Amino acid sequence: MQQSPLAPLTKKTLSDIARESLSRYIGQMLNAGQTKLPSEVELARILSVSRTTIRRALTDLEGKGTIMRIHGKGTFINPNLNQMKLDLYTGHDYYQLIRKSGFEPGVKVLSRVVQEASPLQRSDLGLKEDDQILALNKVYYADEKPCLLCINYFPQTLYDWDTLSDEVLEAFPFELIQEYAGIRCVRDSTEITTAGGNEVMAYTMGEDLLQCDSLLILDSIYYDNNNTPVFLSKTYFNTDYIKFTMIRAIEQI
Amino acid sequence: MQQSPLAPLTKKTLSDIARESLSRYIGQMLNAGQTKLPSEVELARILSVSRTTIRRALTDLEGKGTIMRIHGKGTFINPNLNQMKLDLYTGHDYYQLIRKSGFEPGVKVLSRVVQEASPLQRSDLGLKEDDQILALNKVYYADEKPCLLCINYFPQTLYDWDTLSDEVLEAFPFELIQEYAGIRCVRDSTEITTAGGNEVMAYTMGEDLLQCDSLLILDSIYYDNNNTPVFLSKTYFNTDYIKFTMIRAIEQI
DNA sequence: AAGTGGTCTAGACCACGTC
DNA sequence: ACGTGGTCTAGACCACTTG
Repeated sequence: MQQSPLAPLTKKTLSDIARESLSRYIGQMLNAGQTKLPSEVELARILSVSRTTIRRALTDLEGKGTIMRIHGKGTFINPNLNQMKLDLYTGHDYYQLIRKSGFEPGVKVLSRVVQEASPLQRSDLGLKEDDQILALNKVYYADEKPCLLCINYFPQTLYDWDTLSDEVLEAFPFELIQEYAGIRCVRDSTEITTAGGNEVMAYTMGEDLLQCDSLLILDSIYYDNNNTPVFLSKTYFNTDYIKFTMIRAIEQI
Repeated sequence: MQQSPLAPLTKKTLSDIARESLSRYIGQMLNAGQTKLPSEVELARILSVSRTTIRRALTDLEGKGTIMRIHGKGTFINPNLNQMKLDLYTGHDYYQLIRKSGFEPGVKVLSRVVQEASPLQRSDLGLKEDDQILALNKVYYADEKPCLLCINYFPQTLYDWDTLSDEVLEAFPFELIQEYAGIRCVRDSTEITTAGGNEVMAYTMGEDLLQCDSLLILDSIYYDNNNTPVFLSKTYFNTDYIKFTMIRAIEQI
């Protein structure tokens, strides 16, 4: 069932390459104390691509909060860039999240339990009654202090999870799913709620791992490219360590 | 100082119109039990626009979670559309937010206080020492139960706020700022954190208005089109009433 | 092979800001 | 008047899915 461990099939578009090139350029500009980027036509000429491609790259960077475009004036580096640490939209990779927040990341598998799927989980995953799921509890550390708790719910039928060691299960769930079940997840649907700090104790054998009075919760359903639900995840963030930031355009009426 | 109350300057692009038309069409499809949209070239032909314009409209709808596109197969209505109530990216209008959550919205001004700006507020707003701000506390109701608390911080110099009644101040801060200060805000920078339920009591005269053990906090800085900070807002959400949802694409490595 | 969405191009025109 | 970003077009080719 295992796929080839080779080649995660990197396939970059021209605008991806342009975006990365622009990112590097912006880093140099910051060091040089500059704030205004060349015009779009100028960038297109320099990089030898069409203006459309440049605009796509710039739109991506704008969405990430790296730059700001002002109609009639130009494109500028976001002056608050240093404060813009994490955006929700690329918040899947907890290791990067913790590192970008300025801490040294770590992870440990707390427990793995095969259990009956709840009615809501059955509905989310399209399971039948009596179907079982593997609940995988992981805690992530920032500078060796627990900062987030993540629970993944995999359908038991996806793979024979017992054969995998804790070390393997510490990887990202996407990678596990792709590597061992041969399924590639391409999107998720995530709900944002909160909870009191004591809610996670049930998952940590009564131990108050995340010592804070409130938690940010992201509840996600992950889908493959056929829009079939693959697995669930529920993550509790201590927002003392992990602060998400975003740039929002205000819709004019 | 007051601007003309006429004409909020609606200016729709072709893709905006196409998006709205598609939205209505999708509503009809849902009633008819259909899930697959016509192809992009077909839609472009029907609406007499270029495929680029259609794709822009579809990309907007995809970002809002209305539709899902599958390469090689087609464009489909998101089967979970009914559950996708609120997205963070259009979360400025609390009245709509509450209504979309299935409640009847209401609002009340709790208090308005002129006070010294804190060092952080001065930094965010580019104020000088000793500059004062107006702190405007508002509570929003869902079916007459308090569900969110919003505090706006306006620089005192923007307008003579004392001349405005509580009823006027119940409007959206953008509208206030545009109407009375003649400034149009075009974007914000927002940080997401959480707090225990008792944190808001300081703003509500000791009364526990939002009765819950944890709160979602959005801290925003609003900017005009010159990227100048205009005002701040801090909003506490009771996530029992207001649940945000989002669709995220997973970056392939 | 046919149909679908994804990317890219070259060029046009518009709207906004500055001089 | 000029430079900038914003929108739109028509057409080409590519990548994925299905028959």
